[in-house]
Parts: sequence; structure tokens; C-alpha cells
Amino acid sequence: MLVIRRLPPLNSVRIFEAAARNESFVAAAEELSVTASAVSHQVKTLEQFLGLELFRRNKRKVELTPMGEQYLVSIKYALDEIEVATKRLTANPETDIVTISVAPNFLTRWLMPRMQRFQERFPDVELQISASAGLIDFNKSNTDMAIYFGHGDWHDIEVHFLRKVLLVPVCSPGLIKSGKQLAKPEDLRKHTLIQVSKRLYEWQEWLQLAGVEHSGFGRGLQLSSSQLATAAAQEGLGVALADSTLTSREIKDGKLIMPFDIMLNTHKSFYLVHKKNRSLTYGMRAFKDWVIEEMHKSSV
Amino acid sequence: MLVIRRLPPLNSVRIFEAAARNESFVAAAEELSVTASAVSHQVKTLEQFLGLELFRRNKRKVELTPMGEQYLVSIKYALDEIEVATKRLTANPETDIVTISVAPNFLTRWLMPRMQRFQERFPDVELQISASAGLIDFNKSNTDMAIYFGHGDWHDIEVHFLRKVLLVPVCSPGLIKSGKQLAKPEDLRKHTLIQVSKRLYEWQEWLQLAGVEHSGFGRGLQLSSSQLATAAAQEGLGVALADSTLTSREIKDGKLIMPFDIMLNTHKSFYLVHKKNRSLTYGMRAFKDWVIEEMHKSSV
DNA sequence: TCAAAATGATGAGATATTTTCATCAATGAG
DNA sequence: CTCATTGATGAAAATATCTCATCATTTTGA
Repeated sequence: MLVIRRLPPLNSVRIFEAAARNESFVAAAEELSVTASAVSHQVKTLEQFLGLELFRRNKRKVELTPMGEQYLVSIKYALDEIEVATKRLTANPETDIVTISVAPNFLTRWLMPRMQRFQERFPDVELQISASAGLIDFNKSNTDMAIYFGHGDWHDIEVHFLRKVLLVPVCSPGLIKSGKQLAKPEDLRKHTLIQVSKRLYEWQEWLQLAGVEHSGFGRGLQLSSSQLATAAAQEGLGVALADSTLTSREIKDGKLIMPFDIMLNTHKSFYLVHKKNRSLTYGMRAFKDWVIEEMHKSSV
Repeated sequence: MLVIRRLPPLNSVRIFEAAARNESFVAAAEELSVTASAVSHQVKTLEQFLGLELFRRNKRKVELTPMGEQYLVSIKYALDEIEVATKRLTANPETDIVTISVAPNFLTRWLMPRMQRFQERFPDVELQISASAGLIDFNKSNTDMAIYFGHGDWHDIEVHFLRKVLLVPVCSPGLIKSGKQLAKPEDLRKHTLIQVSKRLYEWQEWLQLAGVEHSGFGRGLQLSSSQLATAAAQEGLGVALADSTLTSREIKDGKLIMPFDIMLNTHKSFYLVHKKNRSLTYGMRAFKDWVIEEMHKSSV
């Protein structure tokens, strides 16, 4: 099937963007290493192609029209995309770059403490990591891989199970010394429940598991990620639900305690995912194999 | 400050995209109305600029290399962006196009039924509407305006209050005739609670308001939007929480009933939003003024 | 089995596009 | 009042793109 893209002359689009961003043909010319006359011609060419004005000429200045402003948003975004993609391809070939989006809690508590081991093992692989609880559309993103928290039932991507998540209440030792004891689950009524927005059910389910009526609790504290919730618990702000193994270091160090060892199985786990049917770069392969190996080590 | 974009030759990028998408220089040539030789030259030019191979030549075929595949994702996206932006600017100037993202329930139950009135009033404005519960990044989107459901505490955008949301249980009349009565809130235990994912608290809060213990309910049904939840209630699948005024028509038509009139104030409302400090097009102005006017009419 | 067709590569030359140059108009700064 | 600055414009020069012709190799159909 014949697909026809109706694209404007791309060279003039590129010159338009520089002119629009600078709101000056002279500045754009300097940036692009051409003369201001070239910019003027190219803008005129584009305006003729589009059949409308992108700039309003105002004495010795140019100002974007509303249409020009609209167009600039998209064009700027598109050129950013091309620039970033080009940069990624032409980066130092001796350094393999892997872009990874990681669930925040996993990043902070499992990956970061082990990052040095990866870097020592693979000095020629550079990781570019972002924390995000959301899902990635690999068709529209430069992200190579992701570590998700969820049920694992995602489609059209390669999903590799890493680790199950079991939640247990944690709090600062100082929370108990403040006079309000935590001898039995019912005692949680006297404390602040630290909740994760979008995961409010976790406390609900835990309390149900512990045989505690959910109603009658005071206002809780709500944070946007499990990682922040656990940090708040460490600060003595209340009791959070945290993955037992991800917080094992803080528990061992005495920064957090587990007032109860009732563990909630959320039926969610961490998974390593990447685009299906895509050959892995060396760096992606290195990271994937390493994470799986480290996961085996830490679960023995 | 001098900003230098390092962009590849854009004409060759464009030709690369067609060749990559078709995995054929001949097909790309046909699409672009040039000769296959031109395509071959342009691809070679781009590969020389990047310093790597985008295609693996295999006898009479070309196949994308992994780098070529990666590049194609970004380039395709970028060109889509330019194409769409160009199309929007060059659409029939007698028709003003407004792109709007609308909260699903509001779209289905408030806007759609009134759309004809808008179109009759403004025949020269074309609305391109999508349903989404998410927020829009107006710096990275072609969306002109949005109707959000939330607290209204968004920054860097223009927010105009439309209507408060009050939730009340609704169900199909047939649900009661099935033998399980709904005389008092406690009777909800015998029914399926239809919940909206990400808004599970709504039922929780309503039950608390009604003085019903939340625990002890059987499995509910969970849907991704309030609009779908209300539709499921209409199908007799259980009891949903719905905005009282948005479902007034269904209630009047006898398709839904309100077993209880206890209304939950979620402290959330519908808002019309658009980018701050941006001059409104005629179409945007028309839509904004019309929605506000209709909202006043329907709340009197 | 063999000739024709098909695909991609390549260099030279033709064509189209882009850019510079020169000039102009209008405005702002000193 | 003069000079500098910005953008517009047309002609000419420079550059990029494309076609043409040819080649190599593989695939297809008679």
C-alpha cells in the first residue's frame, strides 16, 4: 500500500525553528552558519508551502503568529527527537548506552546499592536510568528497557520475572518509644498509616489479613511512590508497608523495624521488560544478564 | 546564548524513513517520486554522516540493522509530528480545528449529548476529541484544551472550574427485581460493587459515609473509567458510583435507579484547562464560551 | 536451463534547491 | 543627522539532489 507523507521542505522547517526560537532571523542565521537572507528566503518558502504566515513582521522585529507558535511546539519536539536519536547513535562507540526506566523503590533499594558492581563488571556500558512507576510505550520512547512493578500481564513486550513482592509494616524504632505501643495490629489505629497513592488497597488488604477493621483510622499520609513512603517511615512519620527484602538493609541497620511479621502477598512482582522481537545491544544483554544473576544471588 | 543543534541532513533522514519502513529502496523511491538511485545515495549520505550502517545489504534486499531499527522509531515519530502539525495548519482555513482531550465520563454523559448544539451554533469549528483520564503536557502535545476531573490544583495551565462531582450509587432496576433487595446500605453486601481502578476509595468513602463497614464484601468488578463503570451498572452487573447529574438522563429514562440518595462529595470537579499565556484561536474561544454557557444552563 | 526481471551500488552529469551578494526600506541609537 | 540594525527581495553563485547509465548479483518465469 502506497503511503504518502505530505511533509513540508524539511530544511526550511529546520530554519524556521531556529528563527522562531530566537525570534530573530539574524540570530538564527548565526546559529545555522548561513546569512540572514537565507533564513528570510527559507521562512518565505515555508510560509508559501503552508499558505499562511508564521511570523508577523513588526518593523525591525519578527513575532510569531498564533499559528507559528503552534507549529513551533511540534517542530521543536520533532527536531529534539531527531537530535537525541542521532546523538544516541553517534555516541562514543566504545561506550554502549542503555536507557532504563525503573520502578522507584526497586531503583533506590535494590539497584542503586549494587550499581557499582555492575559498573566494575561492565566499564564499557553506560546506564541512563530514570525512576518511573508508569509503563513505557517502546514504540514511542527511546527507553531500551524497564523494570516494572505489577502483575506481569503486559502484552507485546518481553517480560522476565525478577522477584515477588511481599509487603510488611515497617516503622522507625523511635515511633514506638514515643509512647504509643505497637504490640498488636489493632494498635495501628493510634498511628499514621503511610499510604502510596494508587496503592491505597495495600493497607486495606493488610489490615484485612491481620483481622483489623479498616474503618476508624485517622488521616493517613499519602506519598506517590513506595520508595517515598518507606523514606517517610524512616523519618518516624508513621507506619508504611514495604517489601520485606528490599528493606532488609535498613532493618539490619536498625533504621527500620518490623512491628509485625504478617506479610501481604500483593500478587505483584518486579519484572524486567523490553521490546519484543528486538535484538538486544551488547549493553542491554549485559544489564539483563547481570540483573538476573544478581537477583539469584540475593534470593539464595 | 548560541544553541547548536547537530542534526543530520533532513532530506536524507526523510528518505531513510521511507526506505526503512518499506525495507525496500524501490518502494521508497516510488513513494517519494524519485529514483531508487536517489534513495541509495541519500541513505549512503546519512550513513556517512552518522558513521555507521543503518541497513545490512543482503543480496537483493536490505534489512535494518539494530541501530537502524532504533533510529527508525525516533525518526518515524518525529516525522509523524511534523506531518500532523503541518496538516493541522494547512487544514481548510474555513474550518477551525480544536483538539480536545476529555475525561471519559464527562464526554459520554455531558458533552456528547450536547455536541449537536455546538455544531449547529458553530458550523465552522471542527472538534477533534479524545477520551482520556490522564493529564496533558501541553508543551509536548498538539492538544489545544482538555477537560479534567480532579482537584483543580494544576500549575502552569489555565484552569476554569466547570462542575463539582457528587457520587451516588446507581444500578439497573432489574438488579433489585432479581431477588436481592436494596432497602438499606447494608444490603449492598449482597451485590457486586463496581469500582473504578485508581478510584477504589470512592466506594470506601461512600460506605463510611453511609455507616457501613467496608470489610466483608465479596469480589467487586473493576473498570478503568467511571464511564465504563456506569455502563456496567446499566447492564445489571452491579452497583456503581456515578455523578448524580451526569446520569440524570439515564435515571429519568428508567435505565438506572438510585437505591440510596446519600451523596459523596469527592472534593473533585470537572475543569476546562488549556495552556497558560496562549492566545486562543477562534475555535477554542468558541468551545470554551459555549461549554461554560451550557454548564450554567444545565445547573439552573 | 536460460533469459529476463528485479534490487541495490556507483559515478558522472543534469537539475533543483539553497545560499550569498547587493540593494532597499524602515527604524533605532548615539 | 548619521550610522547601525533588521528584514525583504531579486539575481547570480554555490551546493545538494536527482537522473541516467552501467554494473553485479540474485530471483523468477518461460
